[in-house]
Amino acid sequence: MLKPTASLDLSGEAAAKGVDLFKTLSVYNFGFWFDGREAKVVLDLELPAVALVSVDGAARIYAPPGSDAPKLEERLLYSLGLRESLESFYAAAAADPLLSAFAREWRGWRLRSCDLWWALVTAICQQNASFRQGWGMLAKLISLYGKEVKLEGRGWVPLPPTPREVLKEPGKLKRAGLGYRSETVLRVAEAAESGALPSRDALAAEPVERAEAILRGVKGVGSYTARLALALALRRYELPPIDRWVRALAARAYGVEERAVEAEWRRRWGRWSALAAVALTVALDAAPLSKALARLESGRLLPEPGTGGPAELWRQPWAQPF
DNA sequence: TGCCAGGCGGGGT
DNA sequence: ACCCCGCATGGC
Repeated sequence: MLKPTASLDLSGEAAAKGVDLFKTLSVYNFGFWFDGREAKVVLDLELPAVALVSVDGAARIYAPPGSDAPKLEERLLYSLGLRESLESFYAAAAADPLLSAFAREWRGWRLRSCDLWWALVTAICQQNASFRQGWGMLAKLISLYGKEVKLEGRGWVPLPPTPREVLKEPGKLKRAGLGYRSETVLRVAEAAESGALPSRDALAAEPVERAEAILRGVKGVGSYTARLALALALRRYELPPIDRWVRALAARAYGVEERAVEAEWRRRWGRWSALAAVALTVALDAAPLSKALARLESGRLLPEPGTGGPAELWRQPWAQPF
C-alpha cells in the first residue's frame, strides 16, 4: 500500500502557463485512470508511485516510505507538461491549415508523458491498427496482467506490467490481442531488462537522431514507433512519426506529394513536429482515414462529442475493463 | 465475408 | 530510392 508523501497545488503553475488540466488529463486517458474530475498519474512503475491529480489542480503523491518526494514532484510536473512552454508551437499552429482551430480552442492542452517502456508498448500497439484496436489492446493488456496498487484511503489503481512481469508471462500479450506485435514487445522487454535499452535519462542525453537509431535497434521498432516513443517519454518532438494517416492528410492539406510529406512537415513544424502529429489525431478524433479526409474537406478540424476519439477515450466502455 | 487499419522487415528492382 | 508482400488480430 502506498501512503501520501506529498501534497501540492498545481493551479498556480497551470494558470501561469495557460494549461488546461481537464484537457491535459482527459486526452488519451483510460476510464480507470480518469473519471472526469480526477486522474491517477503513474509516476514510477517500479517503485511504484502514483499521483492523484484533480482538474482543479489539487495533487497528492503516493509512494513507498522513504521515497524521494521532491524528485517525484518534479516528475509529476514534467509528465503534465508544466515544465514546457508551447507558445511557439501554438503560434505556428494558429497559422496552419490543419491545426488553426485546434490552436484556438485547445491551447491549454499538454501531452502527458509516461516512461520509456510504456511509451514503446503504446506505440507498438498502434502499428498497423486502428485507433480503437490499438487502445483496446493496451486496455486489455493492463487488465490481463492485473497489476494494481492500493493508495491509502483511496482504493486500488491499475498499473501497466513492468518488463519483468511481461517476460514472466509472455503468453498474455497474444491473449490481449497484440498478435505479431507481441514479439516486438517481448524484444523491448528483454532489452529493458538486460540493460541493452538505455534509461530515459541516458537516451535524453543523445542527439535525437541517435536516440531514434538506438530504439530502432530493436527488431520491430521502426521510425514511427521510435519517434512516437520519443515524444511520449522524452518530450522530444523534432522527428515526426509519419504514418499513412498523417501522410495522406498532410499531402491533401499542404498540397504536396505523399513522398514529400515528411520534409514538408518538418519544414513547417520544426522542433514541434511530433507534437503536431499527435495534436492532429486529437483534432480529428483519430477517425479512420476516409472519415478523417472527409472531416478535412468540410473543415471540421476540432474534436467532436460522441466520436469516441482521444479526447473521449476515458468515456469509452471498451477501454474500461476494470 | 473479405478487407482494411496511425507499421515493419525482408525481399525484389 | 523506390516497390511489394506477408504478418495476427479485431471491427465492420
